[in-house]
Amino acid sequence: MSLAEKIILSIAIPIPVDRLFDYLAPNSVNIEKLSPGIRVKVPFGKSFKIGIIIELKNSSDSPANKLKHVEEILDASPLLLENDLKLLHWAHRYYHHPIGDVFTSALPTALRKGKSSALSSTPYYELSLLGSKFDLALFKNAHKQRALFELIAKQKHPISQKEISSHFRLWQSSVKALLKKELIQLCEPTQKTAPLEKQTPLPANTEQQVAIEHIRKNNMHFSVSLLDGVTGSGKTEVYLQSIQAILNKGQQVLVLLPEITLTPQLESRFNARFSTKIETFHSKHTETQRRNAWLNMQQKKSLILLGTRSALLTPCPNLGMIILDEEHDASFKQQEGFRFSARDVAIVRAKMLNIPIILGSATPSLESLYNVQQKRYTRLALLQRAGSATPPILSLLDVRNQYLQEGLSPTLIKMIKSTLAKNEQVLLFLNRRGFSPTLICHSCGWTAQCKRCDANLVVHYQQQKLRCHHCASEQFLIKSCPACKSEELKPLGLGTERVEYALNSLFPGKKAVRLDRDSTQRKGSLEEQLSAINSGQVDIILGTQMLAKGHHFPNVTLVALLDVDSGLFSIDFHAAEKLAQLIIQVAGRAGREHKKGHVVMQTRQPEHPLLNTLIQQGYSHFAQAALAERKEAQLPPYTYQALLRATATEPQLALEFLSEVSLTISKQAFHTLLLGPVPAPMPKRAGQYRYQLLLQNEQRKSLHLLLNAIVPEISKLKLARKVKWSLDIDPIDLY
DNA sequence: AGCACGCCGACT
DNA sequence: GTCGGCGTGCTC
Repeated sequence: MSLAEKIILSIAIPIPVDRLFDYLAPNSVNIEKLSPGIRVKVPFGKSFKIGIIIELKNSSDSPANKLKHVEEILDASPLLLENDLKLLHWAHRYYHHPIGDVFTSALPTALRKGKSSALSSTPYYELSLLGSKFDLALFKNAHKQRALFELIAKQKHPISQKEISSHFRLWQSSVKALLKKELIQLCEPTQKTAPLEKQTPLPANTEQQVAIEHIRKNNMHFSVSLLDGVTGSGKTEVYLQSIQAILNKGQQVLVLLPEITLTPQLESRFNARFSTKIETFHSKHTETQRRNAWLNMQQKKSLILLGTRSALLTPCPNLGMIILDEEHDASFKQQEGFRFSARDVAIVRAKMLNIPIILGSATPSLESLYNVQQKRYTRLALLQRAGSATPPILSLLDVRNQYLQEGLSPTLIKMIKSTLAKNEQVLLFLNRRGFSPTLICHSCGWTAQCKRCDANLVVHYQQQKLRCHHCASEQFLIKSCPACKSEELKPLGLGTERVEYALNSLFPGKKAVRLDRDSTQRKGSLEEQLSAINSGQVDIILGTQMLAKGHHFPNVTLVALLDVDSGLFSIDFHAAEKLAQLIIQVAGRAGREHKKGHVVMQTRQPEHPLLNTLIQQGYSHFAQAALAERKEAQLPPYTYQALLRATATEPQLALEFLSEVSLTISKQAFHTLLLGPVPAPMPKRAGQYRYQLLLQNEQRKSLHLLLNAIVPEISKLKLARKVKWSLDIDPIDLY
C-alpha cells in the first residue's frame, strides 16, 4: 500500500483545448484507487471541473509549482475501461477534436456533471399487475402521475387513451396501499441469470437462414456483415436470432438505430423475444434514466442496449456484438461539436474488440457497398419479402406539358381515384412543408426573403405566417407587396399544406391526413394519426421525410412522390445517393401484406439516368452506377475528405481565416487537394456568413498526417478566435 | 469554454 | 474621473 504522493495525473477536461492537464494526486490517497477512466473533480482556473484520468505518470512536463491537487476522486472504480479508453484515443486522433470533449462525450450528462456512479441499491423487480409489467424502482421514485403514465406507456400492447385514464384512476386510489402491502407480495425478483427465450424464433426463409448461419459462424471474431435487406424482408428476425446466440454466450449486445421514433417498435419486439431487461438510451429519456441504462451496461447488469448515436460509446465490458440498423442514415453522423460517425466508430470498436458487427439497410451507403467490393465486408442479401408480399412496381410519371392541379397531374389524380375506389390507401410524399416555398409579387417580382438567411420565407397559410425554415425568423403573412404596394402577392410552388387543401377539394368525402413537422408538433399527435391510419379511418396520407422511416401502412397500395426533381440538381455529390435512398425507403411503405403496391414519381426529367437505373434495375444497380461515377470523378469513397467550415458575422473574417489556413497548408508538402475557400451552399444562415475549405486526398493516411500538422496551427491563428470554425472528417453534406 | 486582465470610449 | 466594451491570453 503505497501513497500516491509523487504520482502525476493527466486529466481530460471538457474544454475546447486539445491537451491534457496535469494534477497531483490528492494527499494521502491510496495509489490503487487511481487508474485511467476514473472521474475526478479538479480546480481549474477559478472554478472546478469534472475530468477523467487518462494517464498516471511519475513526472510532469509542466513546472511543479503550477501543479494543483485533484480535489476529489469521484469513482471507486474506472467508468471507462481499457477498451473504452483505447477507442476514445482512436476517435480523438481520427476526428482531430479536443481530447477532453471526446472523452467526456462517452459519459451521460449526469455523470459528466459529477453525479454519483453508484447504482441505487433498490433491487429490480417486475410487478405483474393488471397485465402490465413495472419496474419497482421507477414506481417508488414516481412522481405519481408522470411515472404511472410512463409505466403504462412501457406496456407491450398499445392501449387507448380511455384505458389509460381508467387504469390511472384505479391506481391513484390504491397506490399507497399497494406500495405498503400488496406490492411486496406481488413482486418477484427479476431473474438475472442467463436469459431465456420467451417467444420462439420465427421460421426463417432460406436467405434469412443463410444470413443467420453466416453471422453465427463468424461471431467469435471481427467481421462486418452488411445485411442488405429490402423493406419487409425480415432483417429484424436475423438480428433477433443473432443476438440470441450472443446472449447464449453470456455476452452483451449493442443495437444502434438512427432515430428515437424507431426505438419503441424494436424495443417491443425485443421484449417479446428476450426475457432479459432491454436498456434503452436516447435523448427522450431523463438524465437519470440515461445514467441508469449506461451504468447497467457498464456494470454488466444488463445485456442489451438499444439506442441512438449517443449510446455508441456506452462501456460494455462483455460486448459480443454490435448491430447498427439503417446504416446509410445520415443521423448516425453527429453534425456539431465532436462530429463523429457512429457507424464508423462502431466498426472500429468491433474491430478493436474482435467481435462481429452487423450493418443493416434496404439501401446501403455507397461506402459500405464499396467495402463489400473490397472484400472488407460480407454482403448478406435478403431479397425476398416475408410472406406473400410482392415488391412494389416503380414507375416515372412524365408531367411535362401536363396541367398540374396543385402539383397533381391528371394521371395521378385518376390513379388516386381508382385506388380509393378499391378502398385502399394512398400515400403522397412531398419533402417540403408549409403552404408554398415562395411568396412572389405578381406585379413587380418581389419575393419574400429571410433577412438573416439566403433563403425564401415559406408561406404557412393556416397560421397566416411567413417563416424561415433555416432560422427562427417569422412574421405575419403580408397582404400587399412591400416594394410596390400592389396586392398581387401570390404563393408560388408547393408545400404539404397546400396539397392538403387540394386533396380535400379534389377528393370530397375522403379523409386526408398530413404528417409533417408542423402537423405533428403536439406530443402524441403522430401516434394518434398513425393509429387512425392503420384502423382505416384515413384514405390519403400526405407527408414529408418523416413518413419514410419505419412506419408500416399495410393498406397503402399507391405511393406517389409528387416532386422528385428538386432532389436531382444539387452541388453536393451525395445528393443522388440520398435521393435514391429516400425513393426506395418511401416506396417500401407500399404493398406490404398481400396487396400489390405501385410507386409513381412525378418528374419533368423522365430521361434522367439516375432515376431510370433506379426504377428499372433497382437500388443495387443504381449504387454500382453511382460508385462508378464517384470513381471517375475521384470522389469518396475513392478519395478521402475533410471539410473545414468557418462562420462569422462579417463575411471577410470567415473568408480570410480560411485563406490563411489554405496558405498554411500549401506551405506544407502534402499532396492534398485544396478546394476553396468558397461560400457554403447557403452563404448566409441565421445572420452568420459561412465559408468552407475542402481537403481531399487519395490516401487517408496522408490526409490525416496533414491534419495532424495543421490543426494545432489553425488553433493558433489570431482569426481562429474571431470566427467559429469546425473540422468535419468524412463530411456527408456540404451545408 | 470561461474568466481575468487590460486598454480605449462615453457617462453619472 | 469611473463604468464597461471586447481583444488577448491562460487554464495544470
